Amino acid sequence: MTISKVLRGQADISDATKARVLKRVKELKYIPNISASSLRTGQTRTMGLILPILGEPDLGQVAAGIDHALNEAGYSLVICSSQNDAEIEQRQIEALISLQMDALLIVSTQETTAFFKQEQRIKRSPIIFVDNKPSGTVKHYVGIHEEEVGRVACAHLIGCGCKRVAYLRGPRTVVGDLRSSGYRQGLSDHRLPLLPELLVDNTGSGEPDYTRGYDAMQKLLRRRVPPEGVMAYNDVMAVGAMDAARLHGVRIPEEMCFIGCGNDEQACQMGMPLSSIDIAGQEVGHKAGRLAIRMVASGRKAQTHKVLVTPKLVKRLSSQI
Amino acid sequence: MTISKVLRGQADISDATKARVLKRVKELKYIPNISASSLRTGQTRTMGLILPILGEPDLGQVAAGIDHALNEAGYSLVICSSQNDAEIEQRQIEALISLQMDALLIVSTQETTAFFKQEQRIKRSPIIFVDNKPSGTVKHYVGIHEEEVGRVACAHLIGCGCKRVAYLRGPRTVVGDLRSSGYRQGLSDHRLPLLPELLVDNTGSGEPDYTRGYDAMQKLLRRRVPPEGVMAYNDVMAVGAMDAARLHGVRIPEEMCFIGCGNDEQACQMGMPLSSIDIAGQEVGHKAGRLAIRMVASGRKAQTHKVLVTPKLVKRLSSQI
DNA sequence: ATGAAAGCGCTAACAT
DNA sequence: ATGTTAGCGCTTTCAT
Repeated sequence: MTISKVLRGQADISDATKARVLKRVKELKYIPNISASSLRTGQTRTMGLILPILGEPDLGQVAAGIDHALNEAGYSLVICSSQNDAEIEQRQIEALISLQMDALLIVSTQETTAFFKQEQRIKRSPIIFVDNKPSGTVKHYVGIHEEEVGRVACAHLIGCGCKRVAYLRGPRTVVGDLRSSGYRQGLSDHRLPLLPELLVDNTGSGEPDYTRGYDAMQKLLRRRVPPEGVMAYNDVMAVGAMDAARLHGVRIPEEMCFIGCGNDEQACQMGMPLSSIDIAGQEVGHKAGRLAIRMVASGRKAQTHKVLVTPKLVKRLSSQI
Repeated sequence: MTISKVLRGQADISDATKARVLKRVKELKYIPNISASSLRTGQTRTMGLILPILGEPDLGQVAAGIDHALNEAGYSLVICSSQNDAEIEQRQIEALISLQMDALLIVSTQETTAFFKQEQRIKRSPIIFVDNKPSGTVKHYVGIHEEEVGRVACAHLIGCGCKRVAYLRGPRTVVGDLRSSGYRQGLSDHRLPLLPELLVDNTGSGEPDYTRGYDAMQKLLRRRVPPEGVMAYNDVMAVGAMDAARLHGVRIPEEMCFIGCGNDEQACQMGMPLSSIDIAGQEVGHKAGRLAIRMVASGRKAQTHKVLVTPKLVKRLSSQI
């Protein structure tokens, strides 16, 4: 059909017919059938993203970043959820391949990559891991520099004059370990000793939430010499810690500085404005999207790509010097 | 092909060949091409959901509910975002139709339905509005009974013995107005007068956040007779209000009861466990998903469907009698 | 500048 | 119980 050519903007059509076609297309509210098109071209100009959970603000940022990057290049994004379940993740991968997505982006819930080794070959669709790298070798990965997260937070508190910096650790995951190791680096960068009593590990307590931060802080306050700076795995824990400190009569930030992580809009504005490390979800997503596009454009000839985004310090009242 | 029949579970295949085919399918990691299939059958067994924003916990619940309902019936769900923009919403609708989704579910950002009037006819794909009904006539809608939200919260506080119940109003949207009107109903149900001074309207202040709740509460505390119960548009506002009250020396719940709305896990566990109205996002989503399935199964012969889900009261310490 | 023919992967209907 | 034929809506190639 001539119509197909017009719609794809081929040159060899007279302006007259072009206008005539477009007019009729509008009238009929014609919407092309991508399925049919993909059957011929092998392209849908749509990519799929799998998230471990929906409604998580951080992941929402990542998704938004990917979306922007794709839209800029004329691609669309569709999202689905693995519900934090490896088996469902697997099913979703197949569903998206089945829908002929040009590329897959995954915030994986898997711990190892064994599973994917075989998967990658399934189709020429590139798979890009985002935000959460399963331990093991992975072809394409874009995420945050998690160690840097801990290092920057620690350096900031030290810069605020804190000699004794405490860390309220998060869960025993890859991310948790990296941030914790960044904390240690931050200390040694400034030739400060790592005091075991200041590294509060709340294992077993489950989620890194308000209560966990609160309890951890109480533990710290019982020491003979309290810390001068406190950093937490995430913002909610930091808020819990601040509340515990304030109830204990500690003045913030004069006597004690705090910094969280995640730059959660809500948590950072609860009474005491909380300094935080911005995880730059948007940027991670955008870079991942760009990579995916390059991948399909180059016919996958690119080898291996790893991108680490640098986190950003956001200063607020809780650590004002 | 015989293979096609095996994969679709047709009966007229011997167990021997069936097994042989399935084995080879596994080996080759064959994944069927839904695009091609849909071209023939007109079905993808996939539905599309458009959300105004990604990473919003409430909407995540709704999406999860839809997902469950669809999976139960062997359908898949893909999600995309309208970024709260009517034009993008329009583009996403077309993108999803283009992908041959069997039905569309939309948490719309539109205020009126004029826009959709034409749209509905575009294809036989049913469109179901979820959670947020644009004012005007809409064919299929599933959402929460927003007036009931306000009524139940109000009734609960009155049940706690509060004679003077204050309401910290939300934004001037359809939802905000309905909840507020529910508050009024709750009062009149119990033959209590509506005291204008207890209905705190914080127009202009922007988002219904912590600060807004805090400020609104301070306003209330300056009155000669303070309220005995306080309900807020959402949980964060309630938390802000509780903090303001506590800083003012008010004991919760002995002297003043509080209830929020949304049953936000995080906000409800910040120090003082906050009673809340659960918006039942999961259930709304599930019902919407069920409706969508019925829609496509019945070949759209169903006329008009409106479902209102009843919100649920969650009692916590902030309103313990 | 326009259109006719063929085929992408699949399945409904019909042989065998 | 298995295989054959035709066609879904589109695009690529090749006439005209």
